[in-house]
Amino acid sequence: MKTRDRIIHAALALFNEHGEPNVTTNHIAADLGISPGNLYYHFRNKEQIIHCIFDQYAIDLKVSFEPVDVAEAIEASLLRYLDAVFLLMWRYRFFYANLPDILRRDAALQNKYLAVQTQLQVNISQIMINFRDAGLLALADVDLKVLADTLKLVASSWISYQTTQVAGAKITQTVIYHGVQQMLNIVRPLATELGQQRVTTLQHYYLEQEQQYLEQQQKITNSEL
Amino acid sequence: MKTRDRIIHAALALFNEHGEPNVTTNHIAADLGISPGNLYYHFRNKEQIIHCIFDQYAIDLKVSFEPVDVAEAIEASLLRYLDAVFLLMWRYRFFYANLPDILRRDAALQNKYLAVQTQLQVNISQIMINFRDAGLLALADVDLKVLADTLKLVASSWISYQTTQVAGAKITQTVIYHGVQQMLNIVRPLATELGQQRVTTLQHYYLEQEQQYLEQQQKITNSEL
DNA sequence: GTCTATACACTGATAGAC
DNA sequence: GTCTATCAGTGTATAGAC
Repeated sequence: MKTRDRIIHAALALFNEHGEPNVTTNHIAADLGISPGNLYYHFRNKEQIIHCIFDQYAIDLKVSFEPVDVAEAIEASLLRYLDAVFLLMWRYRFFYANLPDILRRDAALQNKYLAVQTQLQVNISQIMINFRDAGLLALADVDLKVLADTLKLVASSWISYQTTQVAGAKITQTVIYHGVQQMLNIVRPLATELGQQRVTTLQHYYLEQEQQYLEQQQKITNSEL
Repeated sequence: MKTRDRIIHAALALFNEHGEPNVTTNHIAADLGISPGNLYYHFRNKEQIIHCIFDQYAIDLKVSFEPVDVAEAIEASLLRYLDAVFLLMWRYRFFYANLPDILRRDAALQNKYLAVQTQLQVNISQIMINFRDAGLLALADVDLKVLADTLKLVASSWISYQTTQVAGAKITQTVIYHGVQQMLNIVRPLATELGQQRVTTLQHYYLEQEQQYLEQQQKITNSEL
């Protein structure tokens, strides 16, 4: 792998592990066993590294939220949406953990972020509308918008919120699975009877996913003994 | 006012104005026209200042959320709760804007915060239960808990979330009023018909409050011309 | 209580040799 | 492309005079 890519890769891992504000360019260089000078040969500054990571995030997001195929089943689209939310939250968790800070420091990045978010808002609203048209939700337009906004807020804030609510607050996949469950919990009481069934099915699915993840972690722990 | 108190006061104002991470002890001292050394005579470090501000916050919170009088009308308790949420979010907005960061740096503060939050959680759940017992909400226990959690998350994350979603993102009372409206919007579709009426009444009330605030701002702007 | 001066640690960033 | 060396800037915190 090229040094430039290795830097991006290491930076993402370190940011996720220790939090972006705690990771300096010196740390990144040290982690890779290269000199700070070398890092600055490849990047003008730390912000530029974050920009590159964000660009990758934006691409991942775009791919995950490709316009919904009309033929695609409603549940499939919601599943795909939630899977994407989960994956992105996990892969770029440092970002979700420090969003306000990172964006405040960098107006250019904030603009990029807003553009991405606007598109996301459109997509999530469309999913809600499809959901209603399929008779799974029975909500007025206003309430549908409120729901979409709430879900977006929960998705955006979940990791950050969890770090404040739990003491040692290490971000694990379990934390994120609980976020997905919370989102489904919010939708459920607003759904029609049919919709509630579908939501419950999804919740069981994610409960299983979480279970599998935990068992896998257990195996790893055991094999280390 | 004693210098110590003046420091706390100035620090809170500067934190709210510029964001806690952007305000150094030097800034605080300069703002008061005292020397940095003098500031450090009164406080061991910046963290201690934040601790003092937090203690004040905790007291304000405790006062606002005194156990609900059984005789108190349901709407009155909700109104009191929302007014308190609004006032605290406004008075200590720097805290809501940077919670994860501030708590991560200071384990002692996080413990204080968790203790306060636990109590808050109990109170908000009780309000929900009262709300249901009065026939304003028709929700199962599980859904009631989800609702309480969601409202707490929205309240905690609102300011921080708004700073990411809007470009220049200055925190104004309007932003916070919108947060209160969003909370009520979340409750409304879950309420009984009677409950929806009450929620709508509250929403009108806060819309008026916001309007009054805006008119007042307008007056100030005009008088400056 | 308050000031001036300064030490200390650390980050981001650059210059110039190899 | 990569390294060593180093600088300027900044923020926290302390020492000692007044």
